[in-house]
Amino acid sequence: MARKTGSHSDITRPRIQAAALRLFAQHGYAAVSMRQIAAEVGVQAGAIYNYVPHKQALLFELLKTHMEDLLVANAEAVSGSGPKALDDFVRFHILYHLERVDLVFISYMELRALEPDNFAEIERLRRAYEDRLEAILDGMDLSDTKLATLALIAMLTGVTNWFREEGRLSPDDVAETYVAMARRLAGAA
Amino acid sequence: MARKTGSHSDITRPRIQAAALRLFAQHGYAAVSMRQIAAEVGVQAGAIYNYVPHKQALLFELLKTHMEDLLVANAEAVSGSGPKALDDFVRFHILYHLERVDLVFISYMELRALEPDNFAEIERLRRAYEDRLEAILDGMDLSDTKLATLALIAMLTGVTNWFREEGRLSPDDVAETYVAMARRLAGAA
DNA sequence: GCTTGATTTGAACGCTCGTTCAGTTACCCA
DNA sequence: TGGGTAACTGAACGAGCGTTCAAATCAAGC
Repeated sequence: MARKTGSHSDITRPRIQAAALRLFAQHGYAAVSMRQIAAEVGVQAGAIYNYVPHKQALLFELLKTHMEDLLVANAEAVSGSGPKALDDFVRFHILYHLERVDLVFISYMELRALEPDNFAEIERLRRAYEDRLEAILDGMDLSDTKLATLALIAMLTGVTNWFREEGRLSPDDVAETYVAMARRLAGAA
Repeated sequence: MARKTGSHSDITRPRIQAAALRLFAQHGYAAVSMRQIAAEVGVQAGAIYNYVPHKQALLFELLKTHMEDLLVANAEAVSGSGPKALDDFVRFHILYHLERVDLVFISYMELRALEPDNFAEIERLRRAYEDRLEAILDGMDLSDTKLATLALIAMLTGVTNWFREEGRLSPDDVAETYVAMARRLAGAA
């Protein structure tokens, strides 16, 4: 019988993931050692291998879960098409990403650290997300929907690079300013 | 007397920089070894230390030179303010960056691999570049010039992430589409 | 052709890496 | 209370890391 209550695995596993996420975001996948992650959890390096087959899986699991969660949350928050849907998408993207800056960071930074199969899987999910925005823009007056999609995604995601909690603007302030800019960019002002 | 013509240093130094640039962009600074760089140049690892004091300097020199060149080129290509200057800035940024995708990539990716002093220096240069765009936008009708600056820079730089030489659009095509989007975003359509 | 000094080699330094595994510990269940 | 097993330790593996340096090599100037 597996131990239930009090089992350390219920505690250690998420702590390993959290430590890996934090350290990967701060130093980069290649620059972080299994021993560093273990030290942050308060455990020896070998213990990590009770939960993850290898370092690469640690990164892949973080990215895969993130992209899947992102797609689900987006589907809940944004529906339909037209200007209203665009507003919703912009707000959703900025607020969701600002709550997960570390995940966003490694999702864009560490793709090259993924082995080909893992990379392809994450790319597939990223494309699916982009397609959701493209579908919204499709109904609007744009000369090149695909380019507008890519331009908007880059512009929105860029927020996570400079936003500071202590800054002059709240996440909601930023979101509303970006909603206005996105509308104009999409010719829906 | 130092050897002049035929001196290997004239050849080896730029080759080391080129190899470092390519490999850093492809695998990331931390994931690339001095031996890999040396192998690409066709030399032993020790030889690199005739030209660079340590690995960190290799990265820093690439980034510093890139940012300085960028500022000089931008000053030549873009002047004045108002909508015309914005058009010029957008065209310049996209076309200049598309010719240097590897440099752009590591300039945004490997900042965290820099030691604090080096990081501060690169940040200073990056700010100076942003300030040039902000000055242009300042004269225009925008509710938040700073945010528009950051949004535009992210949107423009994002092009280097998806642009493919074999794609349906030429760099000029992309630049013109982005000029139109930037105008609308800035309320200058 | 010899000398000189720039350039490169190749081996070595101490260290850290990802991963494995026999052995120990700690807790649940009967 | 004792047996069983999940969880973890701690040491070890071979490999590769950044960097150093004496020795070898090479080309230019006399």
